Amino acid sequence: MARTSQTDVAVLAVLSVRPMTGYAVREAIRDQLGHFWSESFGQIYPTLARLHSADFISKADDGWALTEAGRSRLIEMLQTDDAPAPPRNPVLLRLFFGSALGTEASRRLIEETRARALAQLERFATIRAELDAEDEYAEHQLYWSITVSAGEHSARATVAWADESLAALASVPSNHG
Amino acid sequence: MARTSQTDVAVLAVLSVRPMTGYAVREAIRDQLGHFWSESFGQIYPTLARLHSADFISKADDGWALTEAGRSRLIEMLQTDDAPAPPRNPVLLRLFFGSALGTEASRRLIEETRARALAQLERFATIRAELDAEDEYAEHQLYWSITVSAGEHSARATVAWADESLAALASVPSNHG
DNA sequence: TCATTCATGTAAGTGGTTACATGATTCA
DNA sequence: TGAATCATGTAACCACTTACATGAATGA
Repeated sequence: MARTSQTDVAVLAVLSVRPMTGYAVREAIRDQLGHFWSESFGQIYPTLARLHSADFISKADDGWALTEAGRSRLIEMLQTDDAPAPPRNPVLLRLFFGSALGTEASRRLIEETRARALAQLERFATIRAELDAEDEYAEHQLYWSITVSAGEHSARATVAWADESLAALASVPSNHG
Repeated sequence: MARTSQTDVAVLAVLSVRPMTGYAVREAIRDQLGHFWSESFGQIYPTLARLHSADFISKADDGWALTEAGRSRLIEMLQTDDAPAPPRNPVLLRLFFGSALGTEASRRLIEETRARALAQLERFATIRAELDAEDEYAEHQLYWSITVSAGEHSARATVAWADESLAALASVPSNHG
């Protein structure tokens, strides 16, 4: 019931794969969850301390390990889908006011967005290659692949949108340019 | 240079279309920018007060109006694209740990996401219809259409991803179900 | 006259970021 | 021996949300 911090979910979840230090938790979040999640540095240690005092994790030789209570708690939190975050897309905010921003700047903004999406697609290709080579975490592979696929679909949609929008913008006279 | 609050951008931007009260600013953000932006209620009035004391807006008969300084400030802020927000997608966070969450719950999560995307597509169809009927804000129409298009591409990508992922999930045995 | 909408605000709290600070270990 | 990486933490701050509070105007 209680609105739980998403940080708790992320930290418990990475510890559910294997025990590790706070430093390694940070790296796992950045390297494995990086394309759909982030935690700021200064948040991980306080969270670990809190989870420890609540007996959801305990100290082991190789860092922090989930306790039984921690595993139950994690599953409970995974099943609780909190309300979707209110949208905040600064690129669209700017484009909505494109007539104030100017044609040229708008066009540039779309092209930057397109370039970012293409860069993401390259990253996803790398991740996919690593994923296919992996076999230590077989039970996870399908789900990991599903999250990568979400990123790919999203990035491809962004590229298609950008191309369409640039074509539409090309047909109007430039201002503020 | 100074990292400017995105709330300032949003508020100044809606006031750039026409002067209005704080209450109307709130409604404009909810109704016109709602599919890519949100501001919480308790933030609009303090922001207006601050913008006023900085002489970016002034009181007019019909509410708050941009000053000349305010219009310059807006354009300056529109041109400053701040770093993209770190991603935080709670659905993907949960799916990444799908083997802990369970097959059935994962499937449900994807179906809910798919349903939300379909609902969004319907909303976009309505918005498009209104947009085509509109002719008071001709200069804005192209840009408004571009933001709706972004939403449409994104929602369609979500549906396609969901269908693919549900098909992939259908072929694995159920657990925790 | 009573409910609803319009309108403006405040206070407390949360979640999160950034910057700072410290020290051990590894390895070139 | 000196740089980079591993490792753990704190303090100050910021943006934003939620809940609360008030009152005027509108319209059934």
